[in-house]
Amino acid sequence: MLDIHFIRENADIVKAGAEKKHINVDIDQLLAVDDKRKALRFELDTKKAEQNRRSSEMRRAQGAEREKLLEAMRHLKSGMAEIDAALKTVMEEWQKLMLTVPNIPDISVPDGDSDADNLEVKRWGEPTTFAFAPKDHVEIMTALGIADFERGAKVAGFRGYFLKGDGVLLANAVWQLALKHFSLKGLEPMSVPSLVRREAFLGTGYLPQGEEDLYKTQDGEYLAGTAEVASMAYYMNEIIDLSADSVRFLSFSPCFRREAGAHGKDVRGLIRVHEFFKWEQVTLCKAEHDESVRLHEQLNRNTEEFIELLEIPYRTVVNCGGDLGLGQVKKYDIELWVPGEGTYREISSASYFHDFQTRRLNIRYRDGEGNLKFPHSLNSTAIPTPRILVSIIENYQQPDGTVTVPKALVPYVGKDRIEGVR
RNA sequence: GGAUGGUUGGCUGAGAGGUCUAAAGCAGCGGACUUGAAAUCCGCCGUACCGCAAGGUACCGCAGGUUCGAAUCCUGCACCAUCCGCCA
Repeated sequence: MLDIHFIRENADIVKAGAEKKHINVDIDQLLAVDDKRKALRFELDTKKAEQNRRSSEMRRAQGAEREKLLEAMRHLKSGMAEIDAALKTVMEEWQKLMLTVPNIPDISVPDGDSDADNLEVKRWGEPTTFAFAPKDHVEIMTALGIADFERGAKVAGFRGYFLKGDGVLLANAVWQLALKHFSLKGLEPMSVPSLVRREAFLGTGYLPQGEEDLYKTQDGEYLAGTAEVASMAYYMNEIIDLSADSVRFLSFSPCFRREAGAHGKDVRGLIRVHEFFKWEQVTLCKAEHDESVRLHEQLNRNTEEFIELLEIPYRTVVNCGGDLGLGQVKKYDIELWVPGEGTYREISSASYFHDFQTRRLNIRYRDGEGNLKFPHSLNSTAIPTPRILVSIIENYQQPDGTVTVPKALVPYVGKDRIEGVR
């Protein structure tokens, strides 16, 4: 959510930002509604002031004087009820509109419609070459008996999967290496709920838009698609202390995604599944743009370093305007080389939001002068499983169908080669 | 699923229809005293909105209601705590 004062004073910037994100929003209508809100508010405040004044006179009034005052108060009250009702209607519309106003993308964000227009800013390593025809991860893992997609579909439905044997070892090894790597970067590990109340989704900007992407329970909670939701809501409605340092969480949770509208996409394998696990970096810092930018680079770099530990070729892109969410100011995606498809596939997203989320969540801190402010928030994928297995398996496959374990994972897997149960 | 109690400012906590402009304490800020600190004493100290200002309005979990007037009474809901039942 943006500050209404900011929107009023910078309507052109807000409009241009929405346009860059290809998001439809009627700022002029919002401003018209806000004018009405202010007028009604003032009218009501004036009447209430009168009511308060007369009410205190009432205490001392006696007899006929009292009757006269009572009569006047009744008149006043009937007028107030109408204004009150009008204000309520206007406020509902106002709130609805305010929730749809997107945050303004940074000037360094390129123009574009979709992920096809994202701009490559870095490339690490060369696409893996093979002296044989490489297979995709579905084929390799199935042959090795470390994943079962057929029974996954039988039991869990479309996009269901089982990991087995060394597939589980590998996933577990990634978690452990991630815990170590990101903890050393100064993040505090946290295990967070996935079953989360609606407020937290509104606060992080996943609702009210995006309802169809979420699973919902019969009790009204939603299943979170990322640990960001619970981690950000951790300090909801609180005043936090940022005087010494920023808040940095390394959050682990199961993640659930309906993938509504993605039915034709990535129908095979572990790229796009309904449930998976993820380590996520979540940060709250002082409301300073430079600090947001510095931490954004840092969070993204943490993940790049992790991928470098696994020695998998990757590239980093800066997302174009059309590929940014409602609250994001700027976003980097890290994409890993996937030999089976001969392309780079997204593994990570690092975004910053300024105070867009903390306003919605009502998280504040006191600055050096003791004033309350909304902090800035950022988040970035640390590493998701099992999607990371796709790139490990395909890049490390051997001609005989086995898979070499990346050096950094060997201590956690307990062996340097996965031979399966053939 | 059932029962009871609770939700007040950064924290603890009073408050039972008009003086609540929310007591008091703690924490915080400023000052006095002190070589400095501690202790002590004095003063200040919630948030948001409207307004150039003076000032005004709202907020005591949330939403309604009663009343001329609600932190206070009534209704519904949410959340927290404890107990019972059920399950693990």
